[in-house]
Amino acid sequence: MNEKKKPCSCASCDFREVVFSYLDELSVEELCDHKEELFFRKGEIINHEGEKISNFKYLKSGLVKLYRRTPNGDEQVITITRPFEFVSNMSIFSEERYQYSVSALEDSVVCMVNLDFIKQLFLKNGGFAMGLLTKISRINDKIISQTLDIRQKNLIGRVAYVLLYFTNDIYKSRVFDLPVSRKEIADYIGMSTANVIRTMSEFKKEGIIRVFGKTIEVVDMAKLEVISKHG
Amino acid sequence: MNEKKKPCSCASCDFREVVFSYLDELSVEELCDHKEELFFRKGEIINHEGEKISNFKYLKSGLVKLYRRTPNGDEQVITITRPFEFVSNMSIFSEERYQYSVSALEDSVVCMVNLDFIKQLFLKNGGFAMGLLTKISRINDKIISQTLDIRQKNLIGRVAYVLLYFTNDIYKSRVFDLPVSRKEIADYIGMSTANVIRTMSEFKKEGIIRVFGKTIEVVDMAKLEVISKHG
DNA sequence: CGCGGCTTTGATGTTCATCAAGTAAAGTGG
DNA sequence: CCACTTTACTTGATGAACATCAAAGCCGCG
Repeated sequence: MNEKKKPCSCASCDFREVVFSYLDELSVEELCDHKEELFFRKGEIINHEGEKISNFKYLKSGLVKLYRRTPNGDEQVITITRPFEFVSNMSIFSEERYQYSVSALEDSVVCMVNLDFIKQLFLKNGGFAMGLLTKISRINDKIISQTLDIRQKNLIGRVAYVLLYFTNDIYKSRVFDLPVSRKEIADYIGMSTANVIRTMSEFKKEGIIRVFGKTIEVVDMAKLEVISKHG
Repeated sequence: MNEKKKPCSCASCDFREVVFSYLDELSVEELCDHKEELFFRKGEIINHEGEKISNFKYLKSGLVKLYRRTPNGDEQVITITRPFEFVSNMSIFSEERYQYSVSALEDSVVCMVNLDFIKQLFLKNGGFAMGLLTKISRINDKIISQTLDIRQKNLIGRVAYVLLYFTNDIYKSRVFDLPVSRKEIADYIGMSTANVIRTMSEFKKEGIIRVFGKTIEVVDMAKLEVISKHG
């Protein structure tokens, strides 16, 4: 399962820049005592819908998906995201329990800080509070606008959008290993698995992408962008 | 256009309970000096996509819709909401400009407080900051989960959902005047106008609702709930 | 009282989901 | 390490759900 790591070096953590920049050395020391770093293997669940929220969690390395399950049992993928976007972002301040599940799409390291401690900090340190609010707002904005973007597209536009998302935002490379199954893409863009596969096959036939197992190469970026925009 | 009101009685404003409960009398006095109360007639735009954000706005009375325009020019309605949910909520802390437009669906009163003043308060007063963050998180959560709920339904399920939303959340009454056009409902649930109308006609024929012009009466609540859940 | 926008309904066509059947790939246990 | 099982992927055929188009009625407003 999950292994606990020992050394405590929050002072030099990359994440400090992101939301903890307002903390002085003392607070950072304290932070160290309240944090725990966990490793999650690809596929493992980081937190589960309905579970009680007791930690402020953020992704240090890896890749995760945020999702929920509908009453009928199928999955809705809300977003797929890289480090320094929070993991337990959505509801930590507004809800007692997680509204959504988070699982690791790649091996991931998650840092967890006791939520009460974060709340204390928040109350004491206005700069920290402002930084955190800004970050949370930005993440929420991104999720909402992404959802709206997807909604306005048709099948092939959505598939193109996802491929571009991986290329530009997640991997910053035209060649990458797909971290998700075709079904997960389908659950992300709200289309059927069969049609996602069909569309990708089309793209392959037309020479827009190349596929070697899990590895994808985007050949014709421009065309993919046109399809994403205009279907 | 908009008329400015004079008296300054933030101390007794309903909204004080919602996010300003942590403020002492002095801060509330100060708040008064930085606020402005504006009246918007049904149909008027409260803020526009792309406009610079300089105020923290919240709805005191009325009803508004949050929406954006796609590159092709059609509208996407993000949510329809009642007082005490912020108006300019989404991006005030994360963006310089509005990502979305807000317009009045009914005559509305909006209170506007200089954003810099709010930010000062936020930095100084931890309790206020926490309250605000909690509120913003909750609003964002609601938008996201609402969007996911809608996405998993089919045409008739979505229409049923909207009718129930007006009945239970907006008007708390089985009889109400529809504040939106059929087209706006369509833009809200992501279906075509013609099919929204067709579906409502079906509901009428089946005796689930009654329609007198803009006035809607939900007759068979139970059936509407079943349709909303199972299509 | 006539014009333009919203609504309504039917007819038609497109898009997409579903079903089915087969293949490849990836675990799993002996 | 191989046989076995399961899960993911693939493709075609079919039908359902939904968009679009068009024509007509209604309503509010100048």
